[in-house]
Amino acid sequence: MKTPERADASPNAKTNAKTGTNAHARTNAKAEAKPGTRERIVRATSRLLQRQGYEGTGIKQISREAEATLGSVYHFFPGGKQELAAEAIRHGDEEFAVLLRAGLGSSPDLGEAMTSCTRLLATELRASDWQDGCPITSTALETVGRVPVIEEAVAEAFANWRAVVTDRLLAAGIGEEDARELAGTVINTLEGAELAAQVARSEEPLLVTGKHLARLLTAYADDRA
Amino acid sequence: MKTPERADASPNAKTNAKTGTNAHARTNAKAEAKPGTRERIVRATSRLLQRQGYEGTGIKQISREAEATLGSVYHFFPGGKQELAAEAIRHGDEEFAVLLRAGLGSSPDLGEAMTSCTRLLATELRASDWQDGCPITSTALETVGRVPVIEEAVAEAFANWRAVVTDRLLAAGIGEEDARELAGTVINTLEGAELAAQVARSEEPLLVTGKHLARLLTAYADDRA
DNA sequence: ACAGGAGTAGAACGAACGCTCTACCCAGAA
DNA sequence: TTCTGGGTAGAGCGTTCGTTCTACTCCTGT
Repeated sequence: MKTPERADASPNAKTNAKTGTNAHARTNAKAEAKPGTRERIVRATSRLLQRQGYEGTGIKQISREAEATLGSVYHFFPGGKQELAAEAIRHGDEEFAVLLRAGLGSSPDLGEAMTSCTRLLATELRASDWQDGCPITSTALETVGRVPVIEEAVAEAFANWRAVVTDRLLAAGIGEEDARELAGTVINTLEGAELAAQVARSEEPLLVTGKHLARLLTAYADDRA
Repeated sequence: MKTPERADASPNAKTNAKTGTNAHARTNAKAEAKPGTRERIVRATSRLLQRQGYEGTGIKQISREAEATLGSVYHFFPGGKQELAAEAIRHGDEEFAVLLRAGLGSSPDLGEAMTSCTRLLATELRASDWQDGCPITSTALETVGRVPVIEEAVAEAFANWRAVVTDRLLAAGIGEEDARELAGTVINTLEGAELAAQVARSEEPLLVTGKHLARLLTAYADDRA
């Protein structure tokens, strides 16, 4: 009912590899029309997993939200819910990495970069009425030790984020091993602070934690100097 | 089938308020026989929520695991799944608080107390094959902003844990406001580190994070001295 | 003109969901 | 004895779950 598609018309762009399935994925840059079906499905899944977790999100809800049909979902993701979730995790991975890079790159001073990173997270979280925390935590926790495809995507995301932070710490002159260890702690702490902020419906946990992280990092940076 | 109960016999102990429902709760200290039905249900729910989250856990699975019948579950928790989950969260709250107190009280030196706390968490996590992380995180994330009864229990748990840490920091001579703020960060960080350890199936994130927390705390403690 | 593949559409499957309901058991009060 | 009511027992309600399946509409290549 309602024939929702059919009006975008840009039938080219065959240069798409990257994801396993045979996606057309319409790299449609003109007039910023509705993205291709596959892309819409992934985005909707990512947002729903972020807000309701893996078990709390149904395929039918996804297809409704993405304005795609069930047939399309299984066409693009024959591996079903698990494959779809794994792909959505990869989407959220990159999304969060962008945020992280933006925050950490905002100042040459390491401490300031850290606090403005938490400020950025806090602002986004508030803007979503405390709904959109880390895009993968909930799914990660629900599936740990039980859905290998998803676990793998989650582990990759964490490694990716740690790498982003590590780079910033190395640039600040922190030694390699310290930088790697600290990067892990930074990610873990941000994760925990975001959860706390959601529960408390307040920016405070994120901001306070940012302050403490800044102090910790500068302590290590000063050791070097 | 199997008539699982019927052999404990201690039909008194009416002095039970605390929880809303009309619990008998059999304060059964002799022979440590199987706990009362209500207690078994709460414990099973707590463990299942910890491992599979809220949406991933069914009432029937709970009643099976608790060796109770569906009738018993709804007898003790007429509020259904939500009430049951809230009670299970309170159970996990106290469970985790005990762990926290044990770790933090294990040494007069603040830094050592902190690291032995993460060591304790790491050991327990490994012992459960990386399954039993924080008993409430998963449920908290899935229900945030959508199930007020549970949100409330979660918020109480967090406040409870923060209070435990705050006490320890005050005892170490840290000023009141710093202590309160740091306690929040400590809890957040432990939360994040436990998640990371589960995902990585390794004690390392917890231990490294413990080291960093110890350094942060002693830095604040030394400021005072 | 027409074959064929990509993608859309949604009915239908068996299983599981949360929850309601009635029936029953049995210890203590009368 | 009979009565009462807390607790046990599980069939069954309507709904939704993830998935499968067939039918259909386009577009493109020949």
